[in-house]
Amino acid sequence: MDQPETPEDRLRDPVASHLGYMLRRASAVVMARLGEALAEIGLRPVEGTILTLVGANPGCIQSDLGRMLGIKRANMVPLIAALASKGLLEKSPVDGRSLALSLTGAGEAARARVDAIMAANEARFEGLLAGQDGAALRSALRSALRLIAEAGDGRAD
Amino acid sequence: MDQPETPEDRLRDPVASHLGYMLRRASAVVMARLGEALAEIGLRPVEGTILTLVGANPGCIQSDLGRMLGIKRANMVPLIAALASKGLLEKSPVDGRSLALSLTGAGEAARARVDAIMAANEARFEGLLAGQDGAALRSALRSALRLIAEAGDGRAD
DNA sequence: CGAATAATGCTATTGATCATAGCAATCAAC
DNA sequence: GTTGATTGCTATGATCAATAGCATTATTCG
Repeated sequence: MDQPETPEDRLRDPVASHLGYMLRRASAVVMARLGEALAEIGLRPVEGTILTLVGANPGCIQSDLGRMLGIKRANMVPLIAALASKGLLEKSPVDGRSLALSLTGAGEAARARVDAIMAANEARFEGLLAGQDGAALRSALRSALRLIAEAGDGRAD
Repeated sequence: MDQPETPEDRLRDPVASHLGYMLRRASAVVMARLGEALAEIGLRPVEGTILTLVGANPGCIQSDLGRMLGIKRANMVPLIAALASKGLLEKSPVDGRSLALSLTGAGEAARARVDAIMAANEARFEGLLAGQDGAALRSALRSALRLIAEAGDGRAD
């Protein structure tokens, strides 16, 4: 073969087996691929997630979305504004302060494409793994996140 | 109990079971905890990783480190400079252009503390999981990253 | 009812992270 | 020796998340 010999071959990497490091790298790769795919319809991963979330919870308010996604109120503003200015989201006042979010027709169409792209991305990476590893990864991550949540990552706004 | 009812109880989250999303969240939590712990000795996660890496590969050059960590050459400069100005790293020219990196005495002491902190962080999260889940998560992540690497995330500088 | 408290959306600002472009010096190869 | 690649570096811009603070409105409670 005579490959070009990357530094990874030559150097020792003691952190390569660390959980945090592996999570970070894997997350980066998967999110990068998702970003590329979503860029073709002019959306970023966060925006795709918001569309999906609003579609599943019509009438929700952006503070709730922020709490679910771990995004601060202040940072939700431009996100929602961008989606609204694209004609994908609608805000209708429910309170004097809260705005109920819902998808427009175009937003619903976009959400459908987002779901397809996300499903394809999932399938792509789950296909890379042996069926057993994919299931193991998914279930281990699920219980990890559940336990972490219970152990209180309680960060308020 | 009568808990405060978070949005997570009230709203549906269709992306919660997505691999990319779970990876991202888990990574964020683990890295945040690591960041808090390392902040107590005045280091950030990247800096701790670099110390560990240089300790395991004395004489390596920063371009190699950058390639291993997925950090661009231009962004390695201030990282290495900061560690050097703290007296933790030493640069000695090996080439006319390359600088061999090694730990100073203080750097070696810092590396030991970093290793202890990282190990404690690992243990903390692996302890949260049932022994089986922890091992499953680790091995699934390992093979996932290996396969992803083979499938070519080949990004040059 | 009226006052204190909390929640919501928003602005403005900062800092951290990352990417791009380009440059001078040096090494390696032909 | 000339060409091409590598290394460290500067400068700059884009993106993203965190903080502080504000005006408006809900809610709670005396």
